[in-house]
Amino acid sequence: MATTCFIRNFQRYAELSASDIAFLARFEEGPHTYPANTEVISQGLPADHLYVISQGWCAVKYDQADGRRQILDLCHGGDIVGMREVSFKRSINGIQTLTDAVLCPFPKALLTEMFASYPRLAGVLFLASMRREALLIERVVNLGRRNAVERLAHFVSELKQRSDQLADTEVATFDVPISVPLLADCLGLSGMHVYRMLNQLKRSKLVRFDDGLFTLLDEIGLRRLARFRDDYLLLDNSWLPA
Amino acid sequence: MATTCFIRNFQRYAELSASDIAFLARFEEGPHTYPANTEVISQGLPADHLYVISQGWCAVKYDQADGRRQILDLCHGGDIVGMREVSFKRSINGIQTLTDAVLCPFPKALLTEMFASYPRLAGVLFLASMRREALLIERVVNLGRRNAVERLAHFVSELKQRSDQLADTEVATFDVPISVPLLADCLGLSGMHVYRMLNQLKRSKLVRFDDGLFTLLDEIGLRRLARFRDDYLLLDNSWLPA
DNA sequence: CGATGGATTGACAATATTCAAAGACAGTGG
DNA sequence: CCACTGTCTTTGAATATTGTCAATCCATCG
Repeated sequence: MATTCFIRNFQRYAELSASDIAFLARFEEGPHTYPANTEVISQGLPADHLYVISQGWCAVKYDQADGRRQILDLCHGGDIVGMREVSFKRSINGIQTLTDAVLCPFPKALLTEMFASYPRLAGVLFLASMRREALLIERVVNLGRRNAVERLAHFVSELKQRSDQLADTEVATFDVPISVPLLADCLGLSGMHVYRMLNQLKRSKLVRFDDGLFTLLDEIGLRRLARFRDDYLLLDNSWLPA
Repeated sequence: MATTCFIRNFQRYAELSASDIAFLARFEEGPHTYPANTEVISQGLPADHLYVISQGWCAVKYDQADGRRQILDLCHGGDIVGMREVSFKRSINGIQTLTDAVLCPFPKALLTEMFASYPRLAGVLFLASMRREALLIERVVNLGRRNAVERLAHFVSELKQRSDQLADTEVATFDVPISVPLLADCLGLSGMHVYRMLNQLKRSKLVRFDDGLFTLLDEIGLRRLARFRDDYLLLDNSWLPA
């Protein structure tokens, strides 16, 4: 049995027993390929499956009736998407692929089994959702209490951090399959204004963004501008059951 | 053993067995009184206790180094606070009382026991955290994609909904122990602008706010302005273990 | 009793959005 | 293969929204 990036993702939270890992493997049976820009879960409709992302990127989004939209999260290899959605009778947000992607659907019943028989895994799932909450909080602060440049700088810093984590190395350049209008929907800004802010960051020699590729010119400066802290995500797993 | 509002809160998510309920009672041993405006958990410091709120109100907040601040949540009787905080080595946000309050501290170890021996309760805790996430998402959309009046109208609608839920009745008037500057920190706006918006809502005969008391003049109109939906919080508990 | 912090309002300044216009580019259907 | 369509990119100018500053009043708290 190969160690997938999904399993490695879980292992980042805590050490797992062989039987825990064997159970996790059941989440990735039945991979399925989706083309880019496919809606996987539709806002407002019931969702009865969750998905492990094996390859590719997805966006979690919230659409308002008047067309305004907010991107809530970008997800990629190893992430579970749909956790929030299946907890409600109707999905409170939609999910779509950003690139061609391989997703592994699995039923809610696996969660039942996990809570009943794998308490340590259930705890890890809980920790993971606390982490997700922490990122959402960062998003709330970003939108509520930072201006446009700071927001953009902070968002790019977050993306950089995730890219490092995924690659296990530090590279000054990284891809995110996103367009400027989409970036604007992440940041709660208009597309036009994001162009201006990108320009400003380029002129101040902090970051460049060209067609899905970010190039960091001055990471320290960027983080200072964004007031970015990377120390805050140290999870405490000491309380997990054995 | 009296049924506290904390236990009733849990029972809203799913039917519980007698032994589940007996276990929950252990969370409320050791009540402790705090005066208004006491910091219960400090941002950046380790927190090793969680708290059940027995009486009073608390605010969950995020302070930036430059003094800007964002209120993330308002909590009251029956809520657990500190769940996110104890999951990290250092608290990612602070918690303070807004009124005189009675809180019951309990150690993380109770969570360990819950996950190990009360899988159904663990599942309910998980559902509760999904609900909290859903509210955070609403907050993100509010900040990212709604203008000042809409934000305020939406926030007031949320508060009204919670007040109804707590009181189990519908009243056009309800208290929230909050000042305008604090309201501003909830909404990501300046205090001055909140005054303007409150005035606007009063002139359009939708809501009034005087010294901690909201009076709804036209709830339908307010919700329409806010694009408020109350149908989205129907949790699905069918997957919980027995 | 003075000091502090909230409430309130207006004028002015900064910030972000909308509108407009034009080129590039990818996908579609003929 | 090509014209057509829509979306993305880019920029400037006009407009709207929101924040800052300043001043006054008021209540509360030592």
